[in-house]
Amino acid sequence: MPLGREISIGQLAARTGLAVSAIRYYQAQGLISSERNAGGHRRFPRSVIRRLSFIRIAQQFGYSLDRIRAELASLPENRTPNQADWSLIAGGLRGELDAQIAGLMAMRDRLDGCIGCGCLSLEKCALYNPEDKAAKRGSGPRYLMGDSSDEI
Amino acid sequence: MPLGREISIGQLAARTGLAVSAIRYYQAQGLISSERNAGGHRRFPRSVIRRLSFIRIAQQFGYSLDRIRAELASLPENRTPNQADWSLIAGGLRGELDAQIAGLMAMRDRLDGCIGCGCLSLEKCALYNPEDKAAKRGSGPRYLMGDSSDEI
DNA sequence: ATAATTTCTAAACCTCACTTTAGATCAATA
DNA sequence: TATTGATCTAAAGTGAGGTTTAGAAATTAT
Repeated sequence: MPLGREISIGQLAARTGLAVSAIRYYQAQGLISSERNAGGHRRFPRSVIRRLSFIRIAQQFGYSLDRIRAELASLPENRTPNQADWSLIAGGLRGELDAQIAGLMAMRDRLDGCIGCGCLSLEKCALYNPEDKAAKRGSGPRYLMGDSSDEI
Repeated sequence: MPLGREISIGQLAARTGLAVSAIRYYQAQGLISSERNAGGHRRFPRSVIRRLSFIRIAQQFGYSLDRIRAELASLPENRTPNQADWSLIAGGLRGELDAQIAGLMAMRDRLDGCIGCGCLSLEKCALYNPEDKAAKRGSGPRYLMGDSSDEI
């Protein structure tokens, strides 16, 4: 009985909706692995479909590939996440999602407080100093200095 | 009475907490403008402080610079946003913030529904087909194909 | 057997929002 | 005046998450 139910990268792409280049990229990043056939072409076990599915879902929750790799690495090597694994990981997702929602709602409260104000003052406006960085993206420091001597 | 209350880029940086390089970048992107003195150095009117403040707040709400430029362009040329402007724009922000929150809450509902399931099936899992793309970032197509003939 | 398709690698390119670098010029201070 | 400090420009670099390109080799279809 041949174990040869492995699939090519093109088939994997068709099954997951990912681009072939993305799958190669994930492998280069260590998120998935594969065997090679005699000609050097990748042969993926079917379990990789589920791993890729997990990657896509985690990305929808805003996880970086680094973070996803870490989550996957917490599973026994080369195993696809089963239901127990998933429940555990999803519990963590759920907590972070709650935090994200809470952050956005706090931002909304601040915005409501400022909507009739319009001061946009560096010193007084509550919008400048949110503890939670809800929309943080991109690189580079975004610090805030408290230094000014006359009004705008 | 000299109009010479204009400030240098370094002073502007100190007043807003932005890096000098960021301010130059914003100008290159057409978000702000300036005069030049005899030696070719930038001289900013004070109103630019408020424009930059607006930029920082809008960024916290996840707006791209393109989008922010468009909002600022909707104001009379070279005018700094006043309170009426701000209320109008902030109303729009508020709507989008509501939508973001609603999206994340829907995601949480789906996650709750799936937390004990763990199927991660491309065909059946509700997590795969959210109408709202809450955590959409990065480039490239992420489409989903409905094509599979045997189970994972 | 031949043609068409897929896959391979490595490296370059892409967007976004900047920062860093290099070398030159301008302005403020001792 | 001499020197330090701020500013100038253009171009290249950063990081995330990939895509595109180019040329070669393998596989599949006719």
